[in-house]
Amino acid sequence: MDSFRKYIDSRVNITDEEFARIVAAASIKKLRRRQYLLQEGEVWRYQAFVLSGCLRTYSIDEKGQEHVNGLAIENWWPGDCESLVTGIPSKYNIDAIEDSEVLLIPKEHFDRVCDEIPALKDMVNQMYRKGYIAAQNRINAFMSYTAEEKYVFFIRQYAAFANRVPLGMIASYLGITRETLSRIRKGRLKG
Amino acid sequence: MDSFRKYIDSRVNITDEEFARIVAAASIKKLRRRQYLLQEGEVWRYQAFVLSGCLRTYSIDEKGQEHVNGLAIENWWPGDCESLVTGIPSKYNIDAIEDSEVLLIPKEHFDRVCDEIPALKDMVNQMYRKGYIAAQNRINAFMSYTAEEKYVFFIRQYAAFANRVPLGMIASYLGITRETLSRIRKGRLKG
DNA sequence: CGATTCTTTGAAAACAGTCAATCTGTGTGG
DNA sequence: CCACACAGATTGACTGTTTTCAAAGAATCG
Repeated sequence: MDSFRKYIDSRVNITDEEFARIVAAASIKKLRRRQYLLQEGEVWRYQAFVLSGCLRTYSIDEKGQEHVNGLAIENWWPGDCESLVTGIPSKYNIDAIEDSEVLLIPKEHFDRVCDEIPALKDMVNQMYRKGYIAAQNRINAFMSYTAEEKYVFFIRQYAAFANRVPLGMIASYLGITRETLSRIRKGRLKG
Repeated sequence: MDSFRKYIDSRVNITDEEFARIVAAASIKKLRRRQYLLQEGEVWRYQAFVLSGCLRTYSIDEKGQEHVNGLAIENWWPGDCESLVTGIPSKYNIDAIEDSEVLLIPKEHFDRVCDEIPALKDMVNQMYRKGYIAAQNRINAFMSYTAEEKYVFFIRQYAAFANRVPLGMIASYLGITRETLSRIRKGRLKG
């Protein structure tokens, strides 16, 4: 919970009273490794904040293949924005890569306090804007980079993930196979 | 200008007075085909709305290759969110595919009226959220789909662009070469 | 028209994927 | 404490989709 307060304080100014109101309806969910936070077909109804641990968001395509859409460690907000906003069932799964603790704030409550605390709303909107920009940059990577360049780019940007997330999941996140990433790491891709 | 009013009205309720305030500092920029709205290295300082025409956002990578990052027709908001928010020089170029008319509202003015008119702010934030979701879906397409599937997906979602945007630019938007897209259209990719 | 822009076609090459087998490390239960 | 099971990583050989290169063919604009 402390880390959540710190996270907010580093972005906007709120009072103790306001913080109490924000987390009034929150719960802390402890997840074992491999345990689901969200499964495909469910509607996602929370604002979620990672207190500790590491999670992954993935989807399964028509060919049965898994694709890692996102990764989240401490101070990240996992979830399915599309399902949250529109109320449609999620096409994603979220599960824990490590034992994790996630703060869950129900959507209705969160929306209410956002209306009451403008600073919080601003923070959230800033968050989405950043997410949008990050997504654009990821699209750029898909368009411009070779497998190796994508990996280098990833390591530079998300060094914190490199040692916590299995190679296969990083590969999937980058849109390449684990074999290819393994070869990249060993420098045996060309020649 | 009418289409801008209609666009807003279809999303939120504002008064005539408020609308007047929103567009008080706005200007209409007419662009000839191939003319730039933004060039790499410039800082993007507007909220822009397409009144008529068709624009494309593209970037040039280290290898000198062009990549179409976005397309915009009537009722779309072209621009570089990252440059707008952070103030860093843009890595994108935006130019007109057809003669176009774009409504330009300077950032400072727009931010001010957003603070004055909560409904407008909500609309903008909703916009970014949708952009974020769309970006995620585009990433999914890059991860899961073959060249042909990406094209089918594009046509289904953005039929309005298909006849206005040259094949080469659609191909680039999809992350494939124009030759490949040409072959897909002719059904000569496999066999 | 003539020129530029855009699209199509063919052949060869390459990057990355697939398949299949092996290897490594770690945690669990007997 | 060992052995087995399981998740994850590596390796090699082969395949295939897509790219690249090069050239020619439509189409559009002034």
